[in-house]
Amino acid sequence: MRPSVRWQTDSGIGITHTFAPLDEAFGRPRVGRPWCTGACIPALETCLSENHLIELLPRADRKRLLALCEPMELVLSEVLCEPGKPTSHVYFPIDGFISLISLLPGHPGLEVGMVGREGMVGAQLALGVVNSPLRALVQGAGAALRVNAQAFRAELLLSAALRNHLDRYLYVLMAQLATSAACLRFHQIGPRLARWLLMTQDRAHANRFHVTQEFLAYMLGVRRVGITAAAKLLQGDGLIEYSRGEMTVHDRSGLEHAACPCYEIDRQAYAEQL
Amino acid sequence: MRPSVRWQTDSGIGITHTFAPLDEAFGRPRVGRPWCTGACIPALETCLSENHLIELLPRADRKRLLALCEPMELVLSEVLCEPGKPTSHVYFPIDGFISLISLLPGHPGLEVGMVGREGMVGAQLALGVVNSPLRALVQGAGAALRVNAQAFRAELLLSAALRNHLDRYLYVLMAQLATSAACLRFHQIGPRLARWLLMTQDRAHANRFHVTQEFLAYMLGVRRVGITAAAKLLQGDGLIEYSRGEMTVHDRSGLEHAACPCYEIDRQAYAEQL
DNA sequence: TCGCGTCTGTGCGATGCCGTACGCAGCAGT
DNA sequence: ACTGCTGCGTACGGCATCGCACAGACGCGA
Repeated sequence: MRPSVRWQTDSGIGITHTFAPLDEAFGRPRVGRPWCTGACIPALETCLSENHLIELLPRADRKRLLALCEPMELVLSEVLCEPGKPTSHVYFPIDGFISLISLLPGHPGLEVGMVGREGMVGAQLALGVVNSPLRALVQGAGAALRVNAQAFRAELLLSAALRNHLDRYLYVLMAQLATSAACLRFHQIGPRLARWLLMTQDRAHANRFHVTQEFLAYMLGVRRVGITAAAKLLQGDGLIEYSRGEMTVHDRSGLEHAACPCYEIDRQAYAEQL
Repeated sequence: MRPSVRWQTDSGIGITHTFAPLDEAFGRPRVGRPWCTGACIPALETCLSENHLIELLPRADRKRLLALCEPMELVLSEVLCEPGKPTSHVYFPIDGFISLISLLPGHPGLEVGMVGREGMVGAQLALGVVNSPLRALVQGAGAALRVNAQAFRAELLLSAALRNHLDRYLYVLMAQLATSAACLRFHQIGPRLARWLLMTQDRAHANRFHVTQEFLAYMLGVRRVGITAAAKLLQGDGLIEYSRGEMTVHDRSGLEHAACPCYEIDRQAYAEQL
């Protein structure tokens, strides 16, 4: 039985300075954002593997798509696309990963989805829409493949398998968005933080990554001090350890108990479709 | 300049009995839900018109699709599909309209989207997915067309235009989900209520419809008393009037000022794509 | 006409989070 | 060593909402 972190109130705990500096032009963070560190050495092995969506393609289609692909490095905190603006490229992460952020005028951003090796950025091209619905922010540096949007659209016409998988992936994304909405409404900071850490660990392929409390607050749409309080509980239970932006996951299954069910819901939706 | 309803705190205002009766099996409401009333007499005229997605189709495709369509009445509070369960039919509302509800175990539902004459229920079939991601709950009784899911999939193969429009509609839905998530996080009850009323009025084609505070609370994921407080402010400013479930919108542009920007954002996303 | 169910309004204490302000510790550059 | 920046912890008052309990008002059927 897990120690079961209890997310009691933090009334009167109070915390430190505002996270206002984050939202220059509504919340593009300038400071510490997560990236894959030392423990990421499995990168050697993972670099050989590919993006899952690509791996699913039949040999011929895959070859054709790979021919269009341009290997690249996702740079930490790079913005791959902005809502409302046309996408010039689509991205298939391999090591890196990306946050999908919903923006409302007058508010900092809010993460509503995450894309790692299991998915891609720019899938809306399969719907015939060039504009991105969300901001895509690189959250974990690492390798990726990118394809020119035009070329990708052409390839979509050729490959039924590609269309098929992208469609299913889009469905998973939609489910993720719907879940996120309810999660935001009903779940508290602690479980949401645990969920976020799990999702990140999955996509970073490492149990150690770089992320500051400030950035976490931005992603979850809460104050930094809220993160401080929640993270301390997790650390107190030995589930994680962190210091100056270095986050280590010690007890994954413990985290899974502390996380809200949305983590499992997302995983299952993905497993069912892809 | 609008009177600009101010959404001040309701601390200490307090309100009535819990909305617990709602969530038998996680919140399927048993009581008063909106429906189109007297003022809905334009129904005569609107019944002749069709669902927008169907209207957009070229003549031949439209004819073929209409041949598959079965006219029906959406019955108030009927559940058209449940998350995770395969859809037997897709629905094109004409007069009626439908709420899309995200469900999490242990919580009442939460509305994340609305479907009226401008859209359809079951669009995920265009993604090759039979399971519904969300609960679809009839919120406004009225005419609709429905198509057997199998037949609809077959038709999808025949009609590129249908696929095209459905794809774009799916994109709009995704954008709506993303917006809803951030809206839930950042906006308060009052503006969200105003937004909801506008969205409902749009889809009911009447400025008078039936909706209880209890149901509103369920949709917005808040307490009934929160609705009471917010609605009183709107009524105090003469924007709406209500009594025992009869809601009348008096000042639409006033409501638009009181609503959060998400209403406009949704409209624009739709206008851009369809 | 009476009763009962539904819908709306009010009171009150609790709580989870917000906004702000401050202190301190590690680390880097000069 | 001094300075400055970043990351983290703490404190305090405020506020939007929660959960529960209760009361009045309307309407419908017996």
